[in-house]
Amino acid sequence: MPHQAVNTPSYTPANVERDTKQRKAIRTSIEAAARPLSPQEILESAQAAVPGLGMATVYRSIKSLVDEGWLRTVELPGRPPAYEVAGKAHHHHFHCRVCGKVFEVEGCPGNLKKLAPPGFVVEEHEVVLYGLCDRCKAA
Amino acid sequence: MPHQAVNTPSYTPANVERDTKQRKAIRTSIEAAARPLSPQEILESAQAAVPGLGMATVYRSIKSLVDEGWLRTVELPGRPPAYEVAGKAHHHHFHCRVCGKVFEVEGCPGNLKKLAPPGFVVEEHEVVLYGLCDRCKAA
DNA sequence: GTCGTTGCAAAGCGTTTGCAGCCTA
DNA sequence: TAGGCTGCAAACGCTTTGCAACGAC
Repeated sequence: MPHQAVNTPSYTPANVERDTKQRKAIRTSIEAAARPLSPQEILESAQAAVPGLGMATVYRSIKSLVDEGWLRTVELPGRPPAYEVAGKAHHHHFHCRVCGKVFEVEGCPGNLKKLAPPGFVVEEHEVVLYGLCDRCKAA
Repeated sequence: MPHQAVNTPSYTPANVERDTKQRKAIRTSIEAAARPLSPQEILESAQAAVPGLGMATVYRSIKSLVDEGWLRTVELPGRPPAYEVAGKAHHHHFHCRVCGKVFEVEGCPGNLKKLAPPGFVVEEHEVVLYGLCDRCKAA
């Protein structure tokens, strides 16, 4: 079967994002975190690399990174949304009621589709655990 | 742990709180609904009985009813909080991505405590299903 | 009559947007 | 150099709070 080996496809998306120092700092901060970060946490972390960074830029970068599919929104009940790198294995979250931080938990209870009433179609689900993280439990 | 039966919870007026027509209308609206209501929905529903009712009163009433334990906050990801009468049997929620309404679902997957990392203490959990409700599926 | 409650409006808060200048590609 | 990107500040939508009048007890 023939393939395109000769000329590289000139596939150039209309809106390519520019790789500015602000966005690099934002991506680096999110990658470095072991847990989903809030916009405020992203701002503070990225300001270590780019002191003048403004919150508006953080929100705009988050939005474009989510649109690109690089970033995933983690909407947690009662808290502002947090963000984590997309493409991870299916997992859920643990929300510490003391320090407020969000942690990832592996696994999934399964059998969730059976809970829905007849006629309802389940497409996605979210499971959130609340309690004390190991650090707050010790304190 | 045993929980209260599902039938109508009785409202026990707190000693310090007055039972005004506004609060009666708000309680009645919440009791009449078959699903959790947002503050805006509560306002609109209660205004049928008390036309001059203001949003500030709705928020203040919600807060005191929650503090009393009569009302339960249902915090759903990506939406403003909704409220339902407390004391119902343990249940979870289904969020229709088309009409945006929230429905109650019976049952619980169980085994959730096992998902948490070692050293973490699970006190509560929430399960939210997303998809199409029966009405939106038909349409 | 007391004093908690109400409605209005202003203040908070987190998020979004308009704009002029900056800077990457 | 062009046009996307940034920082500032104002705009927004939702929730909370200050205040004087109201009304349940």
